[in-house]
Amino acid sequence: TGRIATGKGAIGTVVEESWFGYKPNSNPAPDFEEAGVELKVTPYRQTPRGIQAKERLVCDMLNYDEEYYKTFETSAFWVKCACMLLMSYEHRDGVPKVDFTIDKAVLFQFPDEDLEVIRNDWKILMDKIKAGQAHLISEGDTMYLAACPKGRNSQDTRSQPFSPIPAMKRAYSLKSSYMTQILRRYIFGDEPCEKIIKDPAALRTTSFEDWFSAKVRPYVGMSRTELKARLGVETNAKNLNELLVAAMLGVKGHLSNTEEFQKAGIQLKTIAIEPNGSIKESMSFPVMNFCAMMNETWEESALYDLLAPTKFLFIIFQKSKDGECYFQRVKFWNIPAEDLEEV
DNA sequence: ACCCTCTCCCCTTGGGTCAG
DNA sequence: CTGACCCAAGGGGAGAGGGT
Repeated sequence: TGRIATGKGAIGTVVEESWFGYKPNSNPAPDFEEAGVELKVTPYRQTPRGIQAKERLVCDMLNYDEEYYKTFETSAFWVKCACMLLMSYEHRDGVPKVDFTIDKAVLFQFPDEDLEVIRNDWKILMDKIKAGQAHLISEGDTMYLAACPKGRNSQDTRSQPFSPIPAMKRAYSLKSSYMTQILRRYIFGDEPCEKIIKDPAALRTTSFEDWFSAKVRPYVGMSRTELKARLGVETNAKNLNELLVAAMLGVKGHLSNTEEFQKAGIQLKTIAIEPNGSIKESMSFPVMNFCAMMNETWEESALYDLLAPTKFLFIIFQKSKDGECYFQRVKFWNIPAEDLEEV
């Protein structure tokens, strides 16, 4: 494996050739210890919308008692997965596994802009452990790097350092939405999506969500008419509110199509509040719950039971009596994991 | 032409299973 | 124990179909 460390370009070819035509499952997994390369095999699907990762990529077990005092650089995740040899194959329904062949093998290292997000994700996980909330961790907490369940069942738990409550066994994993982006961009070389954050260094001192909020803050309280003039938006499309926020960030296309939203799988919802405080647009959830959420008391609301742990971005406009619409705020939100004992 | 509703299907989540 | 694979439930979006 000495050669692995040197000839970067050749590795893919060498490994690809030696692996091509073999069953993904039947070979012992080599660990290129000396070169610091982790071998990962990951399936994808061809869908009408392009290549899609079939599963999240599980990296390494998350030991709550051992990880929290480390730095990102010494964490089990980074030590093992800083550099991965990603081998992918197409999964086709109904085709026996034996017939799947590895069609791509790429030595993958995280791009800087992704790394800043992942670093933040890692910190979010560690902060939860330090707060004695390892049992409340959910995949919705983070953007790219998540802690996915990894046990026989939810009763398969392990200890955590700052709480006597046992927490579900979990492993570091890269979300499937993020894997899809990796496959499309770095493995198959599709055109990249538009990025919201052009300068990776911007996230060194702040989180994506805080950066986003700060970027949008100067426009709070402005009317749609004023925003359209100021931002050069000329449409009256139904999704005007979304387009306005996109313009605030300097995004030309749809917010939901940007790299960050795609990779993190963030759901975008615009909300228009009527002059009387009610919400007109029909949503998947009852209106009353939105009102509760607006008052910041949503933590006790019944929404807990209803929503999957997905991250949301709410774009909130307030209508006034004269028919004008004012930008009020944006809010990132996701459901923290339920404490099972409360159910 | 537009809207509403209903259904179907795809996708993600949160697991489970199994072999080495 | 770990890595790879499998699966059910449920939400949400797309599209069909009907009403105005």
